[in-house]
Amino acid sequence: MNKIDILADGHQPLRQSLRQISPFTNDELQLLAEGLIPRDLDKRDYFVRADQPSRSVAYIVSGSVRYFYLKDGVETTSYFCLDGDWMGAYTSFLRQSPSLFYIEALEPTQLLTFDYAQLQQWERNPDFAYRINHFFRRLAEYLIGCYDDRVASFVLQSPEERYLTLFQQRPGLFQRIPQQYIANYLGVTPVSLSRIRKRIHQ
Amino acid sequence: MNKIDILADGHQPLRQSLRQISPFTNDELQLLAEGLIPRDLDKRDYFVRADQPSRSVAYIVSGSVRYFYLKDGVETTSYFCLDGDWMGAYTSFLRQSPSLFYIEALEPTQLLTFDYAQLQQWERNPDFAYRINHFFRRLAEYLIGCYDDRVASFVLQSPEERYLTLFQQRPGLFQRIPQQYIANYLGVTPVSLSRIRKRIHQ
DNA sequence: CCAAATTCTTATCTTTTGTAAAGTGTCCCT
DNA sequence: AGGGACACTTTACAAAAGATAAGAATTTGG
Repeated sequence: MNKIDILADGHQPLRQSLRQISPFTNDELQLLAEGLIPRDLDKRDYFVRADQPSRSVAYIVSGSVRYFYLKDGVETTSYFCLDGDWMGAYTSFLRQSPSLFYIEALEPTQLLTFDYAQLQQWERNPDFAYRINHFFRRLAEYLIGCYDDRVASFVLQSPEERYLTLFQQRPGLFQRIPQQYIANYLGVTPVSLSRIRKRIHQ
Repeated sequence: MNKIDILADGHQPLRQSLRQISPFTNDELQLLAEGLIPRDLDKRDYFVRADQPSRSVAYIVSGSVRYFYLKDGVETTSYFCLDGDWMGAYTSFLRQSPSLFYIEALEPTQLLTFDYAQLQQWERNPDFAYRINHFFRRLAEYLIGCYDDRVASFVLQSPEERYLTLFQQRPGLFQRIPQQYIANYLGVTPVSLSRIRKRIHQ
């Protein structure tokens, strides 16, 4: 297993991401890095499978993934993560309970991961437990802000408004992610999204 | 200001709620209780106002509230909390940033509240900081599970399916909360919810 | 107990969405 | 160059939902 030198230049975005969430010291970052395992996914590889507990959480160094549910033989995409994001089936991971969805690589993807046993080990380290608690508290609180926006968009906006908002906030998505998946994400069918786009970009 | 004896019988549901989230000792519970302030809301009183930072978080001893957005002069309800729930404009409270929505009592409501200064005081207490961090971590993680379900219902289900799910999981809501608010919560108009109900309960 | 206010239902009309199927375009591979 | 997989668009039709308004039903407050 390769050791990660998290303080090296190549990991500046990761360091920044971590410190944006909680004020890690250099020593703490190094401790964290010793538990990170690099992992590569080919396009279409699964990172998490439905009905199985999620074993690890990952930072996306490069690439992208989609979250999707499988119901009555139909895949329905609910979320995306891109490089620089932390991804995981959070609830499944924390409870070590079966995941309700899959996470699949949309392209070749490089990850830095840590698993549940590693998390427990960090939590048992008295010099590190406080920081880890704080980190996961902040991470969860950040995610709540994201979910707040997402739920509000469903309650408050029409599909057309949701599309416009997404298009303004993350125009790059449309160059990178198949439109059928974006349609699912917005809560409409691909056909409907195509009509919305025609209506707007006329 | 009345002191709360959190270990008294009347607060058993609160104790249970707290301990379900994090393993508080009796001493920790007492410390927490000393920061709790009782507050009563009349029907239609606001607990949080949009555009203002949320000053406190509350445990609902009795009563109920709705969360709603005000957009173009129209109120749109996005959530409810009932007795036994913890309520608050979480993101606004934690960042002390303007809330995006209102929280309004649907009936006369009794609360136990604590404010942001109190939270900071708890965090500065070295004997209590760890527990508080853990409590808020678990609370945030619990909320993420709730949001997960809610987002999945929008992406995965039709309005009719959302109604059926809610009706099965919380049939009591319909005896307690105006139907127009439930319609907003489900992401449809009140008229549409009325039609869905007619279609189903024929 | 009645009048006012609120809430729910119903009806009509318009717009949007879902479904299914066919058509277009692109990219990749041998 | 040609086949095949995939993604996106288009079309046509049926079902559902939104807007609006008007009328029951219920609650609320004096």
